[in-house]
Amino acid sequence: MYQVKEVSELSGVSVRTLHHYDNIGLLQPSKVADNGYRYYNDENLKQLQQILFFKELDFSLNQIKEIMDDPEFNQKETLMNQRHLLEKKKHRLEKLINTIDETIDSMEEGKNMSNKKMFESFNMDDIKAHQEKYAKETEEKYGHTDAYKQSKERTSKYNEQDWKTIQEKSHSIYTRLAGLMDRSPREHEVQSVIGEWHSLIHDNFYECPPEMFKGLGDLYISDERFTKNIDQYGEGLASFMRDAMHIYSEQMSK
Amino acid sequence: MYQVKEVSELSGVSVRTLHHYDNIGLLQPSKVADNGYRYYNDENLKQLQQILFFKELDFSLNQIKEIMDDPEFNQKETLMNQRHLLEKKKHRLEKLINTIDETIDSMEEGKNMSNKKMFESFNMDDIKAHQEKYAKETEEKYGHTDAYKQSKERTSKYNEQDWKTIQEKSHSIYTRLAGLMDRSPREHEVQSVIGEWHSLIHDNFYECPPEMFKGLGDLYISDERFTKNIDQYGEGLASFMRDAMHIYSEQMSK
DNA sequence: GTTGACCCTCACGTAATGTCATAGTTTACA
DNA sequence: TGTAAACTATGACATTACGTGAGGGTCAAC
Repeated sequence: MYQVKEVSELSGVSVRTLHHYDNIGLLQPSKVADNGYRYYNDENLKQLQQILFFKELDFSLNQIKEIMDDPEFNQKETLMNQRHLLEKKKHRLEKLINTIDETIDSMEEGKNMSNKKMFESFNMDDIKAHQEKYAKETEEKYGHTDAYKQSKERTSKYNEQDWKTIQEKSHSIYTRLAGLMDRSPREHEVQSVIGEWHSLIHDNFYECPPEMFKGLGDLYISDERFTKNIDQYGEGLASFMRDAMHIYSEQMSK
Repeated sequence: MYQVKEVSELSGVSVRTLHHYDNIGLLQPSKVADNGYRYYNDENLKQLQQILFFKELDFSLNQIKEIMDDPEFNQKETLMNQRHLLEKKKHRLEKLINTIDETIDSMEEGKNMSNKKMFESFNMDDIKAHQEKYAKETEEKYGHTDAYKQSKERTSKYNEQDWKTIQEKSHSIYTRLAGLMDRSPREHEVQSVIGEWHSLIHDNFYECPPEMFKGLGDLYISDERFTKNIDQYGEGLASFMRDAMHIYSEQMSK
């Protein structure tokens, strides 16, 4: 039997915290005396250890409660989810580290970093790359000799401001899509953003019929370079976009 | 000049957050129009980037404010430090992910182990099986809805080491009982080991009142699976144990 | 001139405690 | 037996970093 302060000292959590855990039903002392004193036993200590373990993994108290109330069914799934979240966090960190490196590099070269590079580490280059790559591929396949030429003609006229605008737009699209990844790619909200994406390409680069748009989607996973860049907005975004673009193309063709 | 939403999309922070940073004086827009609209410039974006770095490193907004207000603040050096801290944080995350993986692994091992009908682990199995079977049966009979849940809750928390310990203990008990089969089940020496058996179940699985303990004994001969497993320690042990457990329960109830 | 997509300011809500204030309890010791 | 030290309790407001939503202006476009 331990009093609050003993438990507090044994475990390192504050008395207030123990009160709190009691109140929310997360960790209730094995006995409460008539005077209201809380008394904890060894079982309670083990539970507290568990709680602290999950806390270390960034679970919220609510989640922990659910896990401990229903251990058998949800624990594994919850752990997998948590793992996923931590992975995401890790990727964000890696991105940040990269950006810092780039910042330092550019400081050493005396270059100013452009805004785009500050918040994301890729620019229009990959859209350009896509044009080139895809245009060349489709040239043979569909005889669309024009797409590449068309896009080159158009993009060559763009100034920095134009690029910036386009870039901002696409950034916005990627970001919003990343936020929609828990939905079905078929959902209207997703399809609407994909529509924006299609318009952006259509308006700024080349005429992009359904077939071609679908092919672009495929490229997002068949070409690692695209996948990597797109997934910086959220792991799995490339694949999500491909699915959504496929669906969009089908709708368009009808 | 960027409006709040643009900055929000570029940086990934919410508009509300930008408002907040403005209010606390952490990031004030370079211009505020007559209509109250906030307008940010490139300098602001850089500041925001810095803020986000420090946030990633778990600094409080107050601390960040102090750092950025400090004229001594050396950009490059700070960035190097930040990089370093980020690496550390990344390692911490990797460790957490590992811990989760290990936990999941051990959960899966536990499952596999219980699927294996190996001699070593059989006793865990029959205890578990008994819990399930008996708990369900007694649920209606005695209203003991808790036993099953209780044991599940408890056993789900056991790690490999715990299981091993329990296994070793029960192995010892079975072996000693097998050696006592030439005595009367009523004898003190036998009853004492049966007492250990009861404690083991009581301590590690669920509260086990006499009635229930007696039921467990019955199961040892009514369910062939149990009989077979137990009799591996010595032919007739199952029946011997049942007798001894009956006697033990009667003694307990007095 | 009316959408629609922005923008603003309150102001209350949330999570996981911290931090009093006020007061009852237990224990040790003079 | 009295009192002080060291516990205990509840209650309630404070804190951090925003989220959320109400209620209402602003602006460009069709």
